[in-house]
This record gives sequence, C-alpha cells and structure tokens, in this order.
Amino acid sequence: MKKYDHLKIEGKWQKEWDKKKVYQAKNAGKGKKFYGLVEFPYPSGAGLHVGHIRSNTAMDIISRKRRMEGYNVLYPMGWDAFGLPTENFAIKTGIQPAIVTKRNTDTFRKQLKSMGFSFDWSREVNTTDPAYYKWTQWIFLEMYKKGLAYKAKSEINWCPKDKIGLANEEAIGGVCDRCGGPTEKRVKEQWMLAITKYADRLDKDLDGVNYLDKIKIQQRNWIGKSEGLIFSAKVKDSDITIQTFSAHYEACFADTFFVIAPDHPLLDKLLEGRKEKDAVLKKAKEIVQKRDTQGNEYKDVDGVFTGRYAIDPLGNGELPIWVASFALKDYGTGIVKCSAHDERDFAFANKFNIKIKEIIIPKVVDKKNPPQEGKETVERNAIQAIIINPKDQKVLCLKWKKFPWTTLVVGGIEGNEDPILAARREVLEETGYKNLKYIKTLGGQVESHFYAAHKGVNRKALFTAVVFDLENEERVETSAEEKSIHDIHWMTWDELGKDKNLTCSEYDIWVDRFFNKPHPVMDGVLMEPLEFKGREIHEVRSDITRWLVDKGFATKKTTYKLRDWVFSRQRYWGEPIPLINCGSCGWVPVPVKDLPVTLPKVKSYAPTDNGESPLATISSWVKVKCPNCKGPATRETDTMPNWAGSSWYYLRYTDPKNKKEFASKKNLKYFTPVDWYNGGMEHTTLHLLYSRFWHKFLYDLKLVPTKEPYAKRTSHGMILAEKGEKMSKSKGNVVNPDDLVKLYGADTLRMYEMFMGPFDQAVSWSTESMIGPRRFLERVWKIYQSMTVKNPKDKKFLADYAASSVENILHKTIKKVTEDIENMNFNTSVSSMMILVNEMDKVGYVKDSDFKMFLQMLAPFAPHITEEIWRDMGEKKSIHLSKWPKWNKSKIIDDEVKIVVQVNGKVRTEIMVSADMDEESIKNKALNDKGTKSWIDGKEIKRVIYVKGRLINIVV
RNA sequence: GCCGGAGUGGUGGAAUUGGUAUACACGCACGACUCAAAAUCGUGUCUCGAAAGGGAUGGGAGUUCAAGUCUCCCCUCCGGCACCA
Repeated sequence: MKKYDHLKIEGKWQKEWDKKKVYQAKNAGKGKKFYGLVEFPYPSGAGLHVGHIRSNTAMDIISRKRRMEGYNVLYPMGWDAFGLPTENFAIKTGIQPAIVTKRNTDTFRKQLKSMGFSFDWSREVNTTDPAYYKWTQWIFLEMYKKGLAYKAKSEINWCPKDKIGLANEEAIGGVCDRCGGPTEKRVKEQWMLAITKYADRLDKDLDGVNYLDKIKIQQRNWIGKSEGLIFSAKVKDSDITIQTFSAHYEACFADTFFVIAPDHPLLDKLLEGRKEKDAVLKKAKEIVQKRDTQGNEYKDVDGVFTGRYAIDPLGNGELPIWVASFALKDYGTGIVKCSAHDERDFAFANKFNIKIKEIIIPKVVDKKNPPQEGKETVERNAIQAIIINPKDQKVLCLKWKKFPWTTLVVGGIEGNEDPILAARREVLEETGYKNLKYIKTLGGQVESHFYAAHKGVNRKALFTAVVFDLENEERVETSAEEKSIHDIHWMTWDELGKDKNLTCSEYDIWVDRFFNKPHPVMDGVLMEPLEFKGREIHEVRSDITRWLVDKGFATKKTTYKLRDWVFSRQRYWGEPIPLINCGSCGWVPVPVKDLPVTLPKVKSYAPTDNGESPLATISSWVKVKCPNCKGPATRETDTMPNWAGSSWYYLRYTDPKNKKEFASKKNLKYFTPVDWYNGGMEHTTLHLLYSRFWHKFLYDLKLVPTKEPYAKRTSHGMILAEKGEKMSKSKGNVVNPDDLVKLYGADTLRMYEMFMGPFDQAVSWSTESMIGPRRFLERVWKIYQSMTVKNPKDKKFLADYAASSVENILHKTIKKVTEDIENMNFNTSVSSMMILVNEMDKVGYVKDSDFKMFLQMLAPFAPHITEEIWRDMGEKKSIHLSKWPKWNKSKIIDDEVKIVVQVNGKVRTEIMVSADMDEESIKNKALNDKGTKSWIDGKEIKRVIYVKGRLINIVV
C-alpha cells in the first residue's frame, strides 16, 4: 500500500495548478461570475499567521465550490504593504522599506502557495507599487477637486522625547509606544477627507447590503446618527446667540442651565471684557488638559460658571451658562441645554447647586394589584404619610385585616387641601396620633396605578409623600369602623421592605428620597408643557417634535459621531500626497500626466525634529515649479495613511495591469460588486467604512457601477493561543504554519482550522487536536488504497451495497456539506464527512462512483489529496474543475424511521416504523409496545402527541 | 455605563430552530498487534445508583405534552464603543 506522502503530493499539484492556470479568472467571461474576497495581508516580517489561514481557507472553500458550480471565479490576493512596522524597521536598520517589503511579500507568497489556496496570482497587487499608488493618488486628487480633501488644524499625538508624531495605536493611554514616556497633543495642519458628507448614505445604504447584523450594528454605532433639535438662545447683555443641540428634548421645559465645552471656540467671545474671564479660562484649560492626559479615564464632574446668562427660548427666564467637563466641542454644537432629567446634567447640577426643575413624575404600576380590565378608573390626588418614631427610627405602618396588605398611611386630598394638612387629617382618622412634627415633603408627585379592592375601582393616584416625626404617643380614640379595617405596626424601613404583604409600589422611590439619594427621573409622565401634560415620556416624541418645530421653538437637526478622516501622516512609508504649494496659486494638484509622485530615496527614515515627514529633508524633491504659474513652489511632504491603498484595492483586482484607468469600466461592470467579502471584526469601523466611502465617491463620479462595494460581508473569529490569550511575539505563543505544513500537510492544517470550532467565534489553538483531521485524511487514503471493487457488475455486490448505509449517508452528507458551506458552518461539514468515512470504513467497500462524489465534496477542503486520488482513479482533468456533486432525494429517504416514545415527556422506549405508516397506526404501535406498557398500565391516557418522523409523547 | 456575543463532559464543540442533550474530534483508561515503543485497530469514558431508576446544558422563576433552545430576573466571561447631550 502506498504511503500518504503529503509533502510530495502537495508540491506536485501546486506546481501543476500553476502551470495549467487552473484558478485564473476570465475577464468578462460569458457565464455567471463570483467575486470572493479576503482582506489582503500586511506583509509583516513575522510571516503568515494561522489566523490568515482561517479566513483564506474559508473563502477558498467557497470559491472552489463556486468554480465547481460553474461560476467564473475571481479570488485574488495582494499586499497592503505601506505601514508602520516596515518603516520602523527601516529607521532601526537603515534598510530601504521597499526592499524589506519585497522580502516579506516573497515569504508570504510562498507560504500562501504552500497552503494550496486557489488565488489568481496573475492579478496580484501591491499598494506600494508606483503603478498601483498612482491611482491611489489619482483618486485622492479627484476628491480634492470635489472639495472633499481639505487642510485643517488637527491634533496629533506627539512624543517630545523621540520628537515624533505617533499614530493613536502607538500612543495608547498617553504613553509613547517606543520610549514609554508621556505623549502630548500637538495641533498641526493636516489633510482631511470629508467622510462626514457621506455619513447619512453610509448609514442608510447598510439596509441594502448583506452584512452580518453585528457588523451593521457596529458601523451604525460608529457613524452615530442622532436626530435632534437645535435651540437658539440670546446671551443676556450681548449680541451673541448660542445654539444648543438636543437629542432627548422631550423634557426641554425642565431645562435650567446651559453648558459649553471648555475648548469651545465661542468661550473667549463669551468672556470678552468680563471680570470672570481669567478664572474661567484657567479652569477650562485645566479640564482640557486632564482630558488629554487621562483620556477615557477622565470622568470627573467638573466645571465653572461663566458669569453669563442666556434667555431660555421656551420662556423659562435667564439661565446660567456653565463650562462643563462633559461637554464636547465636536458633538452637536458643543453647547447643551441641561435639565434634571438627564443623568449627567443632574449630577452636575447637584454638585454645583444649580437650581433644577422637575417636570417628569415617575409612574408605577402595582404588580400585586394591577388595574383590572373593565373596572372604572378613578383619579385623585393623594398622600402617603411617613411617620417616624424618633426613638427608634421606625415607620408607622398599617396591616389590613380583610386584605393581605401592609401599607403606609394613605389617603385622598380633598379639594384644594394642602397635602400636609391632608396627611395630618388622615393620620388622625386612621391611627389617632395627633402630635406630629412636619419634617419634609419627599420631592414631587408619583403617578401610581393599582386596583383598589376595598373600593372595587381602578385607581390612578398622584401621590405626595409627607414625612413627620412623632412628638409623643398621645392618641385619640379611633372609630370602631377604623379599628376593624387595620392594625397599627411600627417597622424599620428594612423590615417594611422585606414584608411579603408590602403594598406600596412607591416604596423604593420614597426610600431613595427619604435618605437623600437623589437620582434623575428618566421615565414617567410629563407635566409640562400643558399641551402634553399627563402623557408618557416615551410615547410623546414625535408629537412634541412637531409641536416644538411648528411653534418655532426649535429646528430639526441630524448629527453624527463620525468625524472627518485625518488623512496626513508625517511619515516616509506611504503614498506622497500629490499636491504642490505655490506662493501665488496656493495648493495645486500635480497634473495627472506627472502621476505617480514617487517616493524618493532618503538617508534617514525618521521624522524630522519638528515632526515633519523625512521627505521634507530632500530639497531636490521638495522644490518644484508650480504646474500652474511655473513659479517656485514646494511639494506637500505628508504621506497618506495606510488605509488609503486598501480603500479601493478590490477594484484594481478586476484589471490590475491597466495603465490608463484604475480599472476598465468593462471589467468593473462584470466583476463588481464583490459578492462575498470575509475579514476580521477589527476592520469593521475603519477599513470597511473608509472603502465604502471611497466607493460611493467613485460611484458619484460614475466610475464604478454600484453604490456599494461589497454585497456580502462576513467575519471570522480570532485564533487564540493554547491558553486562550492573544498570540503575540512577546508572549512567544505564536504558531508557525510552516512547521505544521511540513509535519502534517496543508490539507490537514486547512481541515483542522475548519474543524476547530464555529467559524465566527474565537477559538484556542491546539496543535494536539490536529491529529484528528490528519487521521481522517489517512483513513480516506487507506479506504482508496484498499478499495477492491472498481467497476462492480456483480449483482450480489450491488444488492449488498444497496443494503448498506453508505449510499444513504453519502447523499445526506452531500446535502449537509452543500448547505453548511453556504452558511460557513465548516466545522459541522467536516464532522459529517468524518461520519461518512467512518461508515465507509466499517462497511469495508464503496462503489468508485460514490467514492468520487465524496472526493469532489472534500476537494474544496483538502484540494491536494483529493486531486491525487482523483487522478489516480483515471480522471484526466482536475477535480477542481469537475462538477459539484448533487444529492439524490430518493437516496436520502429512509424506509424505516425510528420513533422515540416518551411518557410524560420522558424517553421510555423507541419503535421502528416504516416511513409511510399513518399516524393512527404509529400511535397504536407505540401504545402497545412492551417498553411503554409498564409506564401507562392502569393510568388514564389524556393525550397522545405525535411529531412526524420524530417522536410520540403519551400524557397520562 | 451603553451596544453586541457567549456560558453544554477532562478539552474543542454538536443538537434538523421547541421534539432522543453530549454527534464529531482531542485526551484519558483498558485490550489487540509488537521483543518493546510508536503508529494502527477495538472497547469504554456526564453524574449518583448494585439494580430499578433518578439528576445534569452558569443560577433562579415562568410558559409548554415537551425547554440547551422561548419569556422575565440575576451571575460570569469575551469583543466593540465610551462624558455623543
């Protein structure tokens, strides 16, 4: 028997596929096309990661299946090769980035080829290739011409020790990634791309694409669309008008103060000539500094009064304007109108004793005695009296005799009666205590809904809680009637809260208010404006919006969290920004005929002392003639971020060698959109959003045929190291795929990565477990080698075979694998193929036509071993160009089915019935089965439930 | 804090979407082959119980003939965002 020599087999077929161009896509082929895409890797020095293999194998399986289904498949690969690690390596070693990149991409290519991926290598692209980045620059200039690229001041992270601008990921927590020292913010003029102009479409068009829900949700959160209102307010004693943005404005009549961001541009003007100016600005600066250095850790409620007031547009008078730590200059208008009905505003008002006004009252529904349908609802104002005995701090409670109720003293307010008087009266009537000292009223009213069983009506009560101290025990005799209703008890707050019969849904509210633990009311019933009085806050929004706008109080406004894209980097290893700065003409685009602006060679790759790109040191490159006026001018020395090249690479694959356009219309029309794009969740908010933005821009220029670049987007889970931590060089837990390919083979590695767990979830690596898929492939190999009957004509053999389960399981497996691949359930397709192989092994023989179908189904997973056996069986053409097997319905149907018999939901026995037996007969058979008898004998059978082809449940 | 996702044997995980919980695989134990080991093959492997039976899907309640799956509350872990008005 021949040994399964994976090294020999895999090398042989990889060469053959290359030679025969098996995986090359045809430009504008006639038939149906499929464009499968995986994120092109950054060719780091560390080489291919097992995570790359997971994603690439998945799309490889899908692409291979599509090919076998008759599609013209484009499954390309390339290099996202600009970036920091290469540049930092160059700074350290002096080796040119281009040379390092060449070296790394060669390694990656070799590794990817050794995995047997069906990439069309004739379409390889590289973002650092001038022939590629010519078009990156070209698209940028188109954006510039349309006003989407502009220069603005922006903050960068700056390390004063290394004198270098740092990317955000290099300055996490305000610490320099290189030297560990503190970083600071520096304001620099930077090129920006106006992605916010596309924010609405980037949000809305998600409706039309097939992305995983979690991806859409993350993108939507990132874009952060929020529909709200703008209020304008005149500042008192000045001609300034401030504007505020609110998204939650239902309670805007409660607003009692304004806050402005400490770094708001208007702050200076607001303070002009005022005595508070210096103190306020000092405080504001302090807050901004804390924010910068502490980042997300900074959560202090802090602020200062500006000394100025603005006139409330809703007629609530002059409201103070404060500087507040939580106000952000870049969101909304940077100024907020604040009320007690917002958590942050409330905390701020509390801390600085700013007057508040509450216009939402809480609404509670008694869960024990909920309002009953069909009963009349009686509305009234009422009190709850909280009588405290100062000796032991116990609370006066009533235990009802006819009902299982424990309550406070409760009673209605009559007419225009004062709540305190009403409370005194009720306490006297119900308990006889007459000497009470008024302490306080617990906040505003609470709207309470319950069924008053003693009165037989539903009640909507507006409760006010009034607190008294008991001065002494002196009581008047209460009426016999009162005595028959309830007993008096004194309980601590705690005892009361734990009382099973407590009938007071307001209890938690009273406790919080009593012990001065105020929290903002966010939900409940609106009291102002009068037009909306009594309505619940969560259902009033659309009406109150219309009302506020119609009355001219406010105007509608939509804001986004998404910010414009900072597009400049003061780095060497990126696409030069193709603009020229001319003293007389301003910024002038490099003429298209002069593109690309290529990177010159430099001596040092480190940024200059003042934070400029190293390109700035090469005066021969920087100094140019203005393309416009021919006068002296200088080149922009900033480069693009590495998100630039990846924003459109999928377009270049369709026509990678085109010198006249970034891709021909014809090819774009045929191949785009990408039918299926798989990648990591870490690219959901940046790369995915950026490339959608570029694509939409190109669509507006009518340069691409679709609104969206990717029809479908899925994502893979991360592969973690054995202990469940991230793989990283520093932890030394990185798995090297090269070793595994040598030891077990690419087919085994591919199978293992598909088998190890659900594709979309994170899994821990386990080299030990790889032996499973390896054994599986060896078993496949062995079955083929020992398969003796090749062309069976022997009737007895055919009859035996038909009686065996191989054929049945084979067709079931084809069905399962066919469906599983579409849903990326690779782990279960592998396990079902394992079950099939175990069966073939057990039976001991298999028809070769059936074995071939099995090989075809396995081919996308393990392309080498299947090709080897396929050819050895006499096939002349590649298995990967053969037709995807179809399952035969009639072979899936079982003649006999197993029915589980349950008694009262517990499995008691199983019966075998023929598939066409009718329900009645099956039920009878189950009831008379001896396994069932002992469980149902002498018991009344109440119901028999039959689930077709599955089970019978006998209820006794 | 907010938004996602998850919690099932010693381990990775399955479960036709409400219908036999633990498929498949790893590991482990025992056996066969072997002078021996490796590899391979076979048997066993949630738990209590001698058995009959009972109990288990993070915890607690509920709906149902039937719950890993649905509903409510709570706990833990992972990912993303984080003062977004």
